[in-house]
Amino acid sequence: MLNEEERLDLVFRALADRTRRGLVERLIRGPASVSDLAAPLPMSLAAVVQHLQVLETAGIVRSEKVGRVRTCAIAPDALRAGEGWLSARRTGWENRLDALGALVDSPGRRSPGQDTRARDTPAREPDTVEGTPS
Amino acid sequence: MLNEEERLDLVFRALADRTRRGLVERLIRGPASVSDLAAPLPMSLAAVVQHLQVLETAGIVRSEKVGRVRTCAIAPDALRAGEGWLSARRTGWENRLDALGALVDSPGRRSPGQDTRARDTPAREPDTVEGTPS
DNA sequence: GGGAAACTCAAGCAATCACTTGACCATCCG
DNA sequence: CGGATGGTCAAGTGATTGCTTGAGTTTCCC
Repeated sequence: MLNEEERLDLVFRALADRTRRGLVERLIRGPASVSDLAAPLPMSLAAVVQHLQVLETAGIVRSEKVGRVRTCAIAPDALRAGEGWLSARRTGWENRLDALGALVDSPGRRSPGQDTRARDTPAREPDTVEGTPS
Repeated sequence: MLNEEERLDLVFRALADRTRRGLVERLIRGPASVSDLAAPLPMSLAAVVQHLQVLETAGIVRSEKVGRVRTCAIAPDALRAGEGWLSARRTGWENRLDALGALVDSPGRRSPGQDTRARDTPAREPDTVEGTPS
């Protein structure tokens, strides 16, 4: 089986390619055969099949062969996994910034020595790289 | 500069590696020097620097050198870009399914002969592939 | 000044990637 | 049947990745 980290490896790796993102966008609109997916692309059918295998291994696409036609469709759980990872990190970062902002906005009556930060970790923090988001 | 597709290439590729995702998770908790980031990792400092360069090129991390220390921090815009792409595709897929479900739930007076089972059969769906066949 | 800390740079190497081509197999249809 | 359609498989190729080592460079501190 594959644990969560391996799954994220596969999902992000699969999406790190324009052709594969294009296949996903096409499949969002509905299922399609391999040939249909390959038709507008400037590469061989075999190459498209390989891209589809990457997407299928990542769990982003599932496919089923009926007769001689393989029909592919989106399986959105893997996309949700990637989205969830990103969302959690972004909110984690925002929460940390909020906490920092609260410290600055309401200093309360703190000791004038301003040592609200960690005591035994190397105290390098907000002042250096916390500029305006570019 | 870099267009949106190139940016997504870089963001997803940067996140498609466990070590780099680990660096992101560490930096979510606050800025850190290169040496601090490298200390718990089972690889050389130079390797960690290379990972950080990948993250910085993707816009996920920014860094600033002060004295001999380079301090790294999260720059969350790139994470938001990746999250936005995933979110848009997932909702696109869900909307399409909803539309399909509405068709099934309120059949109205469909033309006879074609039943709702058409959704499950490999019969391809509303649109065919667009784009200019070469 | 001198040594250590914290990178920085370049070269090299094995593995993986994104393709290609060519041969092959299965299915449909006239 | 026989040919076209749709796909599969394997091998090969050039580029990129993830890492190493070793040799600098800059800054800090005694």
